[in-house]
Amino acid sequence: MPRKSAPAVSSVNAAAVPPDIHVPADFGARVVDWQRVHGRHDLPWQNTRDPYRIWLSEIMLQQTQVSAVIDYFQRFVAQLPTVQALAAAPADQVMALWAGLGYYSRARNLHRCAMQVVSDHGGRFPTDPAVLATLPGIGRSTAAAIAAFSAGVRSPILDGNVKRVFARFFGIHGHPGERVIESRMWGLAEAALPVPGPRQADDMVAYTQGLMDLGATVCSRGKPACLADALACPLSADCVARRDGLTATLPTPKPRAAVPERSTVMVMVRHGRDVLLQLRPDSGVWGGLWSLPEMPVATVPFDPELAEQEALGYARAFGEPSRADMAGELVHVFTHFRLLIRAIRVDMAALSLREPDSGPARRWLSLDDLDALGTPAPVRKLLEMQARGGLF
DNA sequence: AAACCGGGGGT
DNA sequence: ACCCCAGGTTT
Repeated sequence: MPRKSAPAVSSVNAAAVPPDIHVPADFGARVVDWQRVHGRHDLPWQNTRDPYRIWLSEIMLQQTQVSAVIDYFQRFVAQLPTVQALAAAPADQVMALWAGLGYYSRARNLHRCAMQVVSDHGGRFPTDPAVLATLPGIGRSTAAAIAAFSAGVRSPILDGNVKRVFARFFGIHGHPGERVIESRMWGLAEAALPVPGPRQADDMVAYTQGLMDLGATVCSRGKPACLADALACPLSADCVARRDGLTATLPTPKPRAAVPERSTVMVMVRHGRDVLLQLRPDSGVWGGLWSLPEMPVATVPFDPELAEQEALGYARAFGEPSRADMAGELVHVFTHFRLLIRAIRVDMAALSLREPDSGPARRWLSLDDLDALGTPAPVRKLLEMQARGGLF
């Protein structure tokens, strides 16, 4: 008896399941069985094979939780019960029905999609996920959901809930938004589908809904139900995150955007115990505080010699400098960037009678009287170090 | 205030 | 083909 050949794996996006990841043969069956007992069965878009209602609910659910969608869904299908009615409706009516749901570009796509289904597909939704995904507002995951619910097509979904379930169950580290992680998950999603059987269509409905329900109600972001009761989840027995205590760390959160690093060169013009400060503009960082003068110096690559020369040049506006030396470096961390401060100390042999009267307000401050002025924390630190006479 | 989210759109 | 955004809500 010739065996049926294995179903062709779609070559596009076919990510092999890494050899170290094992997909239990009964993964799908466990989800299916769990859904039939513990999943949701009475949502207004369930218990139908009407692709119009299924599609509409999937689009609404892309952005809003079930509880908020229900009323909108009911109103929408009451007024526009078919894809033909929607396609023929004026945009104003569609937007009015959507008003309050947010993400209005999706409402516009919804309308366009309806018109396209009517004009290009004879008013009947395709059942092939690849074809569905060509329609406006329908991506790969939504296409699979529509195909599964409306026609029992065996095709994997991968929404945020499923990504969380997979990251935890298979112990996948790395942010799911990353290309490699996401494509690995699509591979797993394919591999984890229920094995084809006599009840494939029904199984796919239960499986697809089951993954959604599991992610939404049991394998939640904050407190997965398995922590209190392992039996709450049909996957808990061999869930990697549960086994290793990683439910709090998986899925890996989006990496904090690398804080940009800026650098600046500050000059400490010293005359005896006095140091020259200047007033910062009211707006911007450290607005209205007295700070050290900063020099517009090329800092990449940083050349200490050059910076010292420039510091000397700067100081000549105030008298006769005797020497300039690197005094140290200091990193100050803001919320939105790191500032590398390089400080150059310039000692004045003599001050000129008249200082420049243009530029920001300036004054001398004694290192023994640092409390007299408000200075930015890192500048204060630099000054305190000077006061103690030390380097850094 | 920061993460999250499926798809679209820009490069 | 890849990266990033828009536009909301949730934590």
